[in-house]
Amino acid sequence: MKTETVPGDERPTLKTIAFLTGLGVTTVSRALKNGPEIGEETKERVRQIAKQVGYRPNRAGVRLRTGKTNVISLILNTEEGAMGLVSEMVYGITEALADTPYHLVITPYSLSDPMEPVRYIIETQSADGVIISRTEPRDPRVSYLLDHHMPFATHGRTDMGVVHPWHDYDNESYAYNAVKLLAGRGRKRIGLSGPPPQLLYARHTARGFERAMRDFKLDVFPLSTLNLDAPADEIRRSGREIGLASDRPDGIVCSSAMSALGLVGGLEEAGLRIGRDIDIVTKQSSSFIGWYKPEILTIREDFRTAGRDLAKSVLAWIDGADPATLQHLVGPEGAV
Amino acid sequence: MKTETVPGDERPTLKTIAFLTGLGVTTVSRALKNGPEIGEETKERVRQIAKQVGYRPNRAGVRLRTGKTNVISLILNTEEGAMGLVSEMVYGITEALADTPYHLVITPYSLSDPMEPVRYIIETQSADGVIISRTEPRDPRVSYLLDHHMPFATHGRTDMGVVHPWHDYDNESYAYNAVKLLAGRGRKRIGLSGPPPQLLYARHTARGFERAMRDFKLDVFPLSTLNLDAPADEIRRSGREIGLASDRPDGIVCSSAMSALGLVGGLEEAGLRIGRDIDIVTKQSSSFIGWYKPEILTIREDFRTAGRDLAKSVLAWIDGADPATLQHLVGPEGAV
DNA sequence: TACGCCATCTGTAACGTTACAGATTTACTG
DNA sequence: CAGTAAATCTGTAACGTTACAGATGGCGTA
Repeated sequence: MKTETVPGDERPTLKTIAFLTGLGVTTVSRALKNGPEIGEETKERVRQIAKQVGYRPNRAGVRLRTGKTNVISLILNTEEGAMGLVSEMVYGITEALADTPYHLVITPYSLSDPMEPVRYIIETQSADGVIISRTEPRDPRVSYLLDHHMPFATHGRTDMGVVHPWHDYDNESYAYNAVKLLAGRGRKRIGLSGPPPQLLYARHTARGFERAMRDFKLDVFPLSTLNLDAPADEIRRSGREIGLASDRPDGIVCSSAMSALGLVGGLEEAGLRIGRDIDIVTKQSSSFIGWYKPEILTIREDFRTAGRDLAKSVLAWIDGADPATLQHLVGPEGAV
Repeated sequence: MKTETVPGDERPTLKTIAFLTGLGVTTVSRALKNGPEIGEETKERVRQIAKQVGYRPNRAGVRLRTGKTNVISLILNTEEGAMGLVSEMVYGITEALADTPYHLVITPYSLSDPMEPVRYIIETQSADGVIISRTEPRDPRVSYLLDHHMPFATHGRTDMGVVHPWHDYDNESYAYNAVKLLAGRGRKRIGLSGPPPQLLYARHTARGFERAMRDFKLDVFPLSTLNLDAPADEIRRSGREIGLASDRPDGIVCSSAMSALGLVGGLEEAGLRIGRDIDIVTKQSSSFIGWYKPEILTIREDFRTAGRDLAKSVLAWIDGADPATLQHLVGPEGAV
């Protein structure tokens, strides 16, 4: 015996509510999205019943009919060993999506074909918005997404004369503050271990560093070949050499916790004591550096906020906001 | 002018292929899933055209019709500061899903309501399979998913007399090998800084530790109050105290890189030199410990493999495999 | 009274897919 | 040569939703 017209304990649909209220399916649909042509009284009744039966719109139905996926794609390179950075960003994104109908889908790619995921997303129309994590100064993914009118936001700025939402850590301000911190502790001779020079924020970092060095009238210890993408043992070796040099610095500004750890290892090997003979400042996203060596000075970089911010920007763009208004430069909130 | 029957440059559907081949839509559908009632020649022709026009099945269509979502949900607690662990697992999962139609969706939850995501997934039928990351010995999510016949896999075993796929690091073997490593370096008096005692793998770790201590006839240095969930500064302070104790150990086995770093910080503060006065062994998932202090001994724990493994198990269960065969205990592959 | 207009509601069709129940052709059996 | 089975193909309907083009009724106006 099949009860044809009386819905049982299956997942409720618009039909279920239509049946229970005696209204048409269309009316229920319009009522739930608060359409103007439905009576206020009816709307209320529909909402009541909908809540009662625990109605949740069927994503596949909506997506098939409207093309809206309610998906935000985070594009990740799975080859980089990005440590806590990625999880913090993911957490931030999920926070921003929490009270929305959006789901977060992780879309991986390998360095051999960085365009693959964006192409896939455009071709299969599998997302309403995209977040790009390792943005290049001239990023072909950015042009591609722009060409195909897909809302997105990038972590890090681009340098291609094109407008789009982004979130960037204010590395100029970081470097300035880092130097200032060292100056405040009486340090005179400072080195900078920055990002690889081809990345855009290497320029920002250098600018902040140089400005502060002038402002505080300090000596630059040249350290140019050393960037945070160098192999671990090389960084460590550099640290050792620096520590043994006759004109060694008494302060170093690092652009990543990894390179700071490597340097510290080398410096200690050379017999220096951090905090006494030399001070190291670095960015800190998770809290592990503090766990290990409170002597290392840190300035906060918050990837969770970055994620939240990026997600919000994408949603805003989807909702029609002007992308030019969705660009955020977030500085260090202060030394920790 | 609308060209009604001649599909243009829109995304190709089954209809497009049907039009191009002169076949019926149904036939094309059956042909592409290699159904038995379609001629070999026809199948080949359909496949040709499908590839030519770049056909990709519409997920919403499939999902609406069949209920298959092609989604695997990873359930993550966004409150824990899980460092590299999470990203590595995510990467592993995406590797396993790479050549499948499955997408990875991140579903967050807060400690205030751990059941929320699984309830949501069941109620909205929004995934074909689930991966649970921080498994409790008696995990209500496990029972719930079992009750609702949702395939899943857990990272870490449960202790509730119930069969399901899981992946677990062999902490007993880890602890045994860690002690063995210390014994091989001539260490005599060893302490264990394990996981919080209520977690299941604390028991495994302790078992391996004790067995090895007996086998190699070593002295246990009691360190029981110290577990890896203790606050950072407490761990560090303990390290200092341990270093200053008259009966101090000459070896410590740690269950996490975090606690190892904290301990090392404290021990060095107390004037000890790692690798000379005392040896520390810890698990290592990412490579950052090696970057900082090669003196710390490490045994590998591979979260990427864990993720790959978990995803594969879920897919296998979805495809009808016996969950009892999808349980993997993965040991350390050797000291690094 | 007739007309039109507004407010409110309804049915049909379509998004792309697949299950199902045929339809057609071919080949083989008796 | 009829009859049937096998092989191959097809159309219809449905999944849950929403856009669109009506339908219905009440009410004010001419």
